[in-house]
Amino acid sequence: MLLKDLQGSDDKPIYERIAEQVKFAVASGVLRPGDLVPSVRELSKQLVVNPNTVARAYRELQNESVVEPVRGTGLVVSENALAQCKKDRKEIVRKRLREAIAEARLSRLDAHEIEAIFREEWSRTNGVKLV
Amino acid sequence: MLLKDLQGSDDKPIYERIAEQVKFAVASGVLRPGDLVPSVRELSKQLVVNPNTVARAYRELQNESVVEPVRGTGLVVSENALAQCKKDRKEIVRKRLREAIAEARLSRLDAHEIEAIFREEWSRTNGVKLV
Amino acid sequence: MLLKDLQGSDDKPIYERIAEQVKFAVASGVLRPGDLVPSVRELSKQLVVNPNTVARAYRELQNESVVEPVRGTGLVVSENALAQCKKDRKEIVRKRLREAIAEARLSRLDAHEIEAIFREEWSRTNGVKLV
Amino acid sequence: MLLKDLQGSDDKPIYERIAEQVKFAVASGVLRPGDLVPSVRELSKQLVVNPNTVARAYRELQNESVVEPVRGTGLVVSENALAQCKKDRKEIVRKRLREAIAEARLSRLDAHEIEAIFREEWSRTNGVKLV
DNA sequence: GTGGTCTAGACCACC
DNA sequence: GTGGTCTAGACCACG
Repeated sequence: MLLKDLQGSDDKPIYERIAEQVKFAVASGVLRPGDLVPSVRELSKQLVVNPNTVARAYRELQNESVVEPVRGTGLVVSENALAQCKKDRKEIVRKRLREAIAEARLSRLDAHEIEAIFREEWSRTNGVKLV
Repeated sequence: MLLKDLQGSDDKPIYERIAEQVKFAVASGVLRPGDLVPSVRELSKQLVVNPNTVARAYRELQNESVVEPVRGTGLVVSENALAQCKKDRKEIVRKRLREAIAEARLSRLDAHEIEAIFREEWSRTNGVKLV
Repeated sequence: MLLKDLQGSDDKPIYERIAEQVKFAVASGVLRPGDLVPSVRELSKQLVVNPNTVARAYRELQNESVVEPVRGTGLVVSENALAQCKKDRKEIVRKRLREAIAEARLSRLDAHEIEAIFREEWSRTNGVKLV
Repeated sequence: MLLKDLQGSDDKPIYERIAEQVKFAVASGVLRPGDLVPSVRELSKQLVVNPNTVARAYRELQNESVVEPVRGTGLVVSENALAQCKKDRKEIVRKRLREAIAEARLSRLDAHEIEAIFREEWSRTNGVKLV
């Protein structure tokens, strides 16, 4: 089973979550360049969604050049997908941090306060302290 | 003019952005407990939006007890609104940081990497270095 | 009636032809930045296609930043769409010519021969001679 | 090895590209009337494609009377194939030019503009100037 | 078997 | 009213 179940934050559409999971699988090496991704029909059965929804996710991945079609065979992970997906993930982290910082600025929190919150949340998911 | 124009990230609905701006005005002291907020009609003219949209924003604010109706007068900022709005803003920062950290964990970024990104983004909006 | 009927070269999918027609309307000034494009439902009736098909065309146009959504109102032609659509059309001509030239090269046609064909075809659609 | 690898524009089906390559080989004299074309099995091995695909390409070639079956022998290039393939290639060039010109007309480009683009693209593939 | 396109009809949030 | 998402099921070309 390549991809996890589709749960969690329901604010994002299903097709986007599917696309993200595939990109995640690429970034983490589970799917490698040249690999065939599960067929639309197969994945739609696994995830219990309509094939069209999977197809739409795959279309997005094609637009982003993460996968490319091989006629009559299926979709394969493209060569540059690994580098791109890794970079994408780092960008997501950066974007989220930027949003957090923007909010902090607006709220007139100073460096100490936000740092304190950051440490709290960091250790909340990991016993280790941030030096 | 109490509230700024409605621009920026268009991903959030207008009524939410209006509600946020009101809460922000309370948090920052521009609106104080007991103050009358602008009428639906007036605000809808100022912001050039449909009155329904302002009405919905105010409905949300009532649900969160930020404002309360006073018969024959209008909506006034409630007593406990200041404390709550301040707390809310801090919570938003915390939430954003939590999301960023969750992403970082998934992406196998370690403390050093995420801290580096954090410092970068922090100083990007402010010459001051984070100790 | 903004857009023509959907006929002619049947090799391209309907949704692409719709998107192209909109881009053409922008390039030729029929639709101008800020204009509202026909609603999905309305256009689908005009063209006698399924609303989903129109929606897909519009989604493509959003990806290319030709139109952008205005919440609860519809899709409007974006500011930079005019310049971009014009440039696009010129690029299409260039691409077609490049293909023709590549074919000519492969077929060992020399400059004179291809120029002759070019003149023929040009005057076939316009009495005027190419100097 | 008679035919080149199957690469380049992936928008055309494989069987069509095979058929084109055969026709090109005929037009350029590599294959001459009376010559035996490679067997389906052999060619499918060479090109690493499904034998069905080669078979389909050959079927198309038979429909166009480029090759014809000889009992117990295989497919041979037919007598009139050379003339026809040469003519075909010229027609392709003409068709591409016609498309380019049609696009140019729609885009309101005048003779000078399209000629300029033509010259540009022509010299891009060959230092020689078009008189 | 594969993906791609299209239709039909439903439901949602937003304005 | 608007677009966006999703489901269901059909047909096609390709290999």
